[in-house]
Amino acid sequence: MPDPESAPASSRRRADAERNIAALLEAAAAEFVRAGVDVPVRDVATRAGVGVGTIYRHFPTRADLVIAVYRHQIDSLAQRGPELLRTASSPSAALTTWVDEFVDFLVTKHGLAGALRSTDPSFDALHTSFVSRLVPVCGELLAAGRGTGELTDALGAYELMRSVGNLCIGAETDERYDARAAVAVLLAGLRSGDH
Amino acid sequence: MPDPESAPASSRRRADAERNIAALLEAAAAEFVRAGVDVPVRDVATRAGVGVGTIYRHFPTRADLVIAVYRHQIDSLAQRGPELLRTASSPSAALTTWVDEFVDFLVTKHGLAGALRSTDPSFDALHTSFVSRLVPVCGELLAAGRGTGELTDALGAYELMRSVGNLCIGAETDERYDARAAVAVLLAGLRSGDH
DNA sequence: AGACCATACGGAACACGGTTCCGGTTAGCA
DNA sequence: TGCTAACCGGAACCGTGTTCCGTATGGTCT
Repeated sequence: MPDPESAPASSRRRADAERNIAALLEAAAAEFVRAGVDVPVRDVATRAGVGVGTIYRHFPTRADLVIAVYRHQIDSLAQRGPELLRTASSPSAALTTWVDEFVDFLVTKHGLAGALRSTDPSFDALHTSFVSRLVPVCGELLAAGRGTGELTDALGAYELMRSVGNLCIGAETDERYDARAAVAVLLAGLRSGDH
Repeated sequence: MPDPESAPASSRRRADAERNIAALLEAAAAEFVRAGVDVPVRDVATRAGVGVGTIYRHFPTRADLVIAVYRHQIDSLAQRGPELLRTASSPSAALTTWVDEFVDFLVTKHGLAGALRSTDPSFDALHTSFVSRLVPVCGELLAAGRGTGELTDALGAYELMRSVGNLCIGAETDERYDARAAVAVLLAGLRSGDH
């Protein structure tokens, strides 16, 4: 994996490659909004004004492209965790706010939640990227909540993240379904000692 | 839609068509467990010993085939609802048992839950079929539970079914994730007045 | 400046699965 | 037995992911 977005490594990369990577990230972001993360590779290539081969060189799998496009948002979400733990009125409130922000992120990206759950092996990278970045943060919030007795240990951090991600699938295309409400109930279940 | 499974209409159908439909249902059921509901159409046709054209004539969309294969199980699940309401110790207990049985059904069918959430328009039929059959039953259980004050109205019947279905996506391929546990927490959230 | 080459580019070509279409076949009936 | 509507099979077509390779070029060294 070429890790095409980190600037430091750019010293070893040709200027035209640098330009193309930037153009691809911009084009991909736009196409993701327009047609979802499942948009045909050719469409992204066309918008960026490059050939399909160029995409595959820099982003061997579609997941690499998705990760690169959203890495900044994932990073800032990861940073929000500890921050909320300090500022919120309780660990449980911090978790609620943090999860809400994650839900907002997912439901505004067409098909992102679904892609996270794709059985297509090429999406494993996407999955593990999100997981490795966010699960530890979620774990801290959960642990804090358990420490104060607010939260049960019915779900681990990984399971909670997966549950929330799953609940967001298809939320943007079904007006009868409110992912936020479902997630709220899930968190209520985590708060009640009842099982 | 030809409704190819109901015996009554068979009087208007040729015997060879009847045989092929039976062979297709059997082949599809076998292929679904072998390779999931996303198995290539050609594979089902090959196992049934028919051409692909024959599949498309009787089952215009993949969803029609999936519905036909699982209709019996959906029907018996729908019947279980009122039954449980009579025999269980409380409406809330009835809902829990019923939902658990639904979860069992979904997680043992490779990819079925995912197919239910596919954005592919050809799966709309699958979705509406499940919904029209099971949502009313779920609604009865929910209403009964609200009547006794056990359950909140944070989620409607449709939303609950969707949430449960979503939580089951990918459960069979990820040993770190327990869909049953997640669903249990969701139901706990429905029981607690807390939101 | 000129030349060299590793790097990068573009898009044709291939793979694969869904879907359509139509010439041939056959069940059911008179 | 012969007729016809219903049905069959699979070739062909299309869209999309993925690979491959001949060509172009940025960077560097002389």
